[in-house]
Amino acid sequence: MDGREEELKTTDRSNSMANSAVFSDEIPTNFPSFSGIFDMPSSCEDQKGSLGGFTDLLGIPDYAPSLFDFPQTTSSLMMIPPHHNQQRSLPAPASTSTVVAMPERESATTTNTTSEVLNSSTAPTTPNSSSISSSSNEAAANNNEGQMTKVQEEEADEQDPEKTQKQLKPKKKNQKRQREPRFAFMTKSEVDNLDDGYRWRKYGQKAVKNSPYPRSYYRCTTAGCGVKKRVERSSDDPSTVVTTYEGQHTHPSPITPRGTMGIAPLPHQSTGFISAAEASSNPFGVQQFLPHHHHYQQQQQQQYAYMYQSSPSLNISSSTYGGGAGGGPFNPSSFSTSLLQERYNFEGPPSSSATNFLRDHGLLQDIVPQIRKEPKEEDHHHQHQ
DNA sequence: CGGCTTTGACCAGCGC
DNA sequence: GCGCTGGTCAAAGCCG
Repeated sequence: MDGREEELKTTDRSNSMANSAVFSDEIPTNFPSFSGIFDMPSSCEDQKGSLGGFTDLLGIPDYAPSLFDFPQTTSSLMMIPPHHNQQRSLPAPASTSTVVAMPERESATTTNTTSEVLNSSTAPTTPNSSSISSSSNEAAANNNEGQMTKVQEEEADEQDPEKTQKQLKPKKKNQKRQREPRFAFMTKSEVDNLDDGYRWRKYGQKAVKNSPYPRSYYRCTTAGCGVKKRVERSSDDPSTVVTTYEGQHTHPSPITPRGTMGIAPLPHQSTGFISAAEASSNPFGVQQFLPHHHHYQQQQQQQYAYMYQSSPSLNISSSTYGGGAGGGPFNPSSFSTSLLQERYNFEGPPSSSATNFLRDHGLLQDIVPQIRKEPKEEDHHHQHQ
């Protein structure tokens, strides 16, 4: 799929702000910028790649990795519409960070996973929630119960011993391989493999078409946990690393100390909308990220784009960063979470904020009509500047 | 020695 | 049907 890369670019460009803006210059170097891309479950089947393949992301695991503790970070989360629409991408206000979620269709190999996710109200959700981002996750889980579908693990299953070759594995042939929900986001970082609190084993690396940077494939080393993640550097913006998680962790983060979450459950969880922080901390909670699921479901075809403007004043304490995963006072998980939380200032109903924001910037309207509709509160208070 | 990375090969899905 | 590409496997090598 060639298109992917292109789309990605397109997207970014569409708005002058897009990529670059989002991540860049405006943000202090030390401040890593972070953006997320969510694959919306769903019906994006038609759509094909968007972000270089990342767009397939979506997913919501129970134990979300606590996102990266980047040495620098900032972030923005935005949900972006898949495919073409991306062109209209959201304007990123200059100093804003954005998180983008895009529903995307699964990659070639995949098949309908996405749709399942979407539709499914049946989805089994997460088995448990735990420590790490517990609060968020749980909440998320609750919200979604029913919505998220846990895609079964593709692997497992029978193998064909027959394959002559050594390797061929059992990827099931008949049924298209189903993928777990994926969740991806971009991080401005010099480090490709960000520490998210989990242990990963690299099992492959492939050259990315139209990009000088390779894509690395990692799998969670915890026994029984089939979570995978792909990491690649954006060709457009080499300083940006795109990380895609697939699947749900069935265990808490090994390096995350007890409830790392310094943050309390977000209020809006009940709304079904998750904050950027949540999203980030719980990538697999993507669904929750969607505003009003019902809307989402109804308009699967629609694209969503949400942008949050971070408060200017926010500074992620770089100090926080210093630490490193594991040990010190600094807990990556909490860090990232809190960071995001702050950054986005999700105080009010996020959904509304997002909406407003969008409105103000007028982009999403086309893209996400439903969002605009929200009659709800006008929390304009959310920061636009 | 165990765990992880590297790397070439192979499979599956998709577009032409 | 062919070629391309993404994704995965697993042997070999590296490292602590």
